[in-house]
Amino acid sequence: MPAVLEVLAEPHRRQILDALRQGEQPVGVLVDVLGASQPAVSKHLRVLREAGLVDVRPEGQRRLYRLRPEPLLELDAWLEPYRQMWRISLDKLEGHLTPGVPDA
Amino acid sequence: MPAVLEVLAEPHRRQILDALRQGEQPVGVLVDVLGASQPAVSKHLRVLREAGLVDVRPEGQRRLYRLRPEPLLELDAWLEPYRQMWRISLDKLEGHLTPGVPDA
DNA sequence: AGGAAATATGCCCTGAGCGTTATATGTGTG
DNA sequence: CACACATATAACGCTCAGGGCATATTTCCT
Repeated sequence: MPAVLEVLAEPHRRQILDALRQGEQPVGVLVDVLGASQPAVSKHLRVLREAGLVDVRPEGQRRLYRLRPEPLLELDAWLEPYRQMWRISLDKLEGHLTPGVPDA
Repeated sequence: MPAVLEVLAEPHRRQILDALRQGEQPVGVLVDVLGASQPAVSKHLRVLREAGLVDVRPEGQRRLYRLRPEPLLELDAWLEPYRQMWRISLDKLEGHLTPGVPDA
């Protein structure tokens, strides 16, 4: 389900998201930040956009990219069952003080 | 930094983690669950293990794999700055409706 | 209109990841 | 000890993602 994970697997793309936390950025700035070629960055932005992780807005001859929350919220949701597990595990540890509870 | 994301990009690996939420499982069971070949599963388990996402314990001729929380906690931590962003955004939205009410 | 700046796209090439088959390793059982 | 079961590893092939270069496209400026 989370195609987000496949998109986030790429370090450069994470760098882009990271940079966009500062707010909207034109492609040029991202190129500088990443130290990658402009076409490379544009391609990553395409992927990010198609995954819904970023949004574009034309401003003159530049295109301003900004973050979009939804996919990351989805990822957050994907993590939830695991969080519950750890929580239970931690509870068990604390419960160690109270005896007589073997684990399954 | 989160090599976790690269590991989680693989659907089969996510399936494995998913299956391990039920508790320790031997390789054979995972093979059945995934419907993949045994060597394929073993290789994925290797990757998961080297990423610290699972742990092994020999039990007779089987090897029982179980989840390990740390890498997912790391991922959770990676999400944190983004969560803050959305929280701020949401606060702004709410602030429009009911002004002057900060939440705990 | 012509030219420069900003960005996107197409094409090719390389490398890495995943799968499959065959085989090695290890571990119980008779 | 010989053999079956469970898992790991090796070797190979294939596909695809990511990078580079050249080029198309849009927009701004004069």
